[in-house]
Amino acid sequence: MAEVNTIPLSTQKSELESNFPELLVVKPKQDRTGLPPLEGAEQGKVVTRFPPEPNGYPHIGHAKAAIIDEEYAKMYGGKLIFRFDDTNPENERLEYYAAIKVGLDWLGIKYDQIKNTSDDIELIYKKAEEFIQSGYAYVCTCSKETISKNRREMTDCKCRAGDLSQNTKRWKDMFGKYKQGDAIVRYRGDMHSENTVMRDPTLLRIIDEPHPIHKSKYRVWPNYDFAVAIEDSIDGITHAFRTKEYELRNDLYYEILDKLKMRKPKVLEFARLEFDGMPVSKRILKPLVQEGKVSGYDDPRLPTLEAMRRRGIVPEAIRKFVLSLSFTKSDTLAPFDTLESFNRKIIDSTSIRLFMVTDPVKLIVKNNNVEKIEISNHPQKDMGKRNLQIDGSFYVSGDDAKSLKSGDEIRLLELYNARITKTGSEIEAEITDNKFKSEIPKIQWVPVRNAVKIEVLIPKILFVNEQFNENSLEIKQALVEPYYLELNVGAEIQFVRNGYCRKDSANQVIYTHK
RNA sequence: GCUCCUGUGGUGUAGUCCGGCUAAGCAUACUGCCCUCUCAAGGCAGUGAUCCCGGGUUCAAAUCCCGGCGGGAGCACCA
Repeated sequence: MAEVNTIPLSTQKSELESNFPELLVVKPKQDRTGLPPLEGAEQGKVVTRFPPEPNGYPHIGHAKAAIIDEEYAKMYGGKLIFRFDDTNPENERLEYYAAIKVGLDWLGIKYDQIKNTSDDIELIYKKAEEFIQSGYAYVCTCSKETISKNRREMTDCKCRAGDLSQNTKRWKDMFGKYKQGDAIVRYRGDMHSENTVMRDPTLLRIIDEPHPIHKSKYRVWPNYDFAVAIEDSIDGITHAFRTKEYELRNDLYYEILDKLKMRKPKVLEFARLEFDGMPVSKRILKPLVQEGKVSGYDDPRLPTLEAMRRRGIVPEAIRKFVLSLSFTKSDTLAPFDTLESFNRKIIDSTSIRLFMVTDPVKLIVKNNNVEKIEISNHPQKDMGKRNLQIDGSFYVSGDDAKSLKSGDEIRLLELYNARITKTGSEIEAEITDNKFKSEIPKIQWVPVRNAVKIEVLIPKILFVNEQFNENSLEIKQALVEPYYLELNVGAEIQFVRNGYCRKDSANQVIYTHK
């Protein structure tokens, strides 16, 4: 070997080429774009699913899941099933079904089928009966506390030893005699398993709360593990993606399907997506909404889809962003920066340019000789022009005003150059010429006569070190050109030298990003 | 505590399964220049990683093995 290494590389190569050409074939290791290939995926046969519980408003986490589900289906020419996992009436509401669907449509996710797990309850009952009949499950009437204690201590309870007739009778009683909390169906797993999930987990339980769709038709409801496994299998799912915290439940998932002799999808996990200082959990968000610390679930500081839409984040940016995070299990606290960057590149070409002034200071041009000016709405794209009436009185931003000294020459953007003759609370200036000079400061302005007053909502980070940031929403007063009034709500605007904003209402914009 | 997962520049990732083609690619952030009647977008260049640490295997390790350490998750009649 050492001897081989003394031979020049080129010689080694030619030796190999003549003797063992197959060794030189380079393995396919080229850079990929998008998601990594799926194990065991066949072109045209992949079926994925997006299974949210309708228990809240959709957020960036839903977006990640849905986009991954859709992208993989697309990548393999397969299908995407949009399924509401609505098996806990206590948490679910009709408005959430709608909100999630609206969010998904906004994201541009195309699914081939939409369904509710709750529509398959009868079928799930059949599977449960099959389980009970074959002894893979039993009905347990122990208290919550006892069950929890037994699971921790790995000890069986007396219900576990119950025979078929007892279980059959108890199963019947779950639909009538028993009260909520009295009895549950448990999987006969392994009370000594190292995986706590396998220590006889719950499969079905009684919930009397009426279901948003089925009202009081059912009161025995499958829990997540049982419902998902069965649904995925019968829906023909080939690849089921879920977030990492479900990983321990894989054993259960596969075992349920194994015992039921049902087809097994491949389950894969990905990291949860959350932004730093922008929690998605209902536990944290709900009190904020209730206490009025945020204006609602569409408050622009929130990572909900509705909030991001209002703020001016576009779906394409979210998709690019999610894809840039790839499919990994490593914990990510995502960089909002990157999302903003993707967004900026997309909306730049569709954002109308307007002038906005904050902390206004008057600037009077003594020898104004312009009455009207026409300005392009976009530097490159043809987005029309707007007219501005000029009378020599302008507002400029306080920041700009502060830096001006007598004798300075400035350019009022798109208008003319002027020399400052007086500073202070009201600035005075005189026109010098109208040649474009790259070296003088260029500042934006608004005519005093018909300036429009608006509010700019500037969302900041919601939580700093787990603490609610009381200054997370800055509201700035600003003056803009009258043309603003002609724009539709929802319009993306780039206020020159200020940043991108989305028109939220007649007199309010939300600051999207720089 | 137990079990599982995870660890590549400031940040997010590619490469890790099948060790050499790249002493690490891309994006973002930052800096500078060009372009531009914007501090945007676009173009170019640059800063920045001994691939968590320590051993081992090998001619060769981010990639394989062993041992540490850090981070996260689960341990519900929620999903």
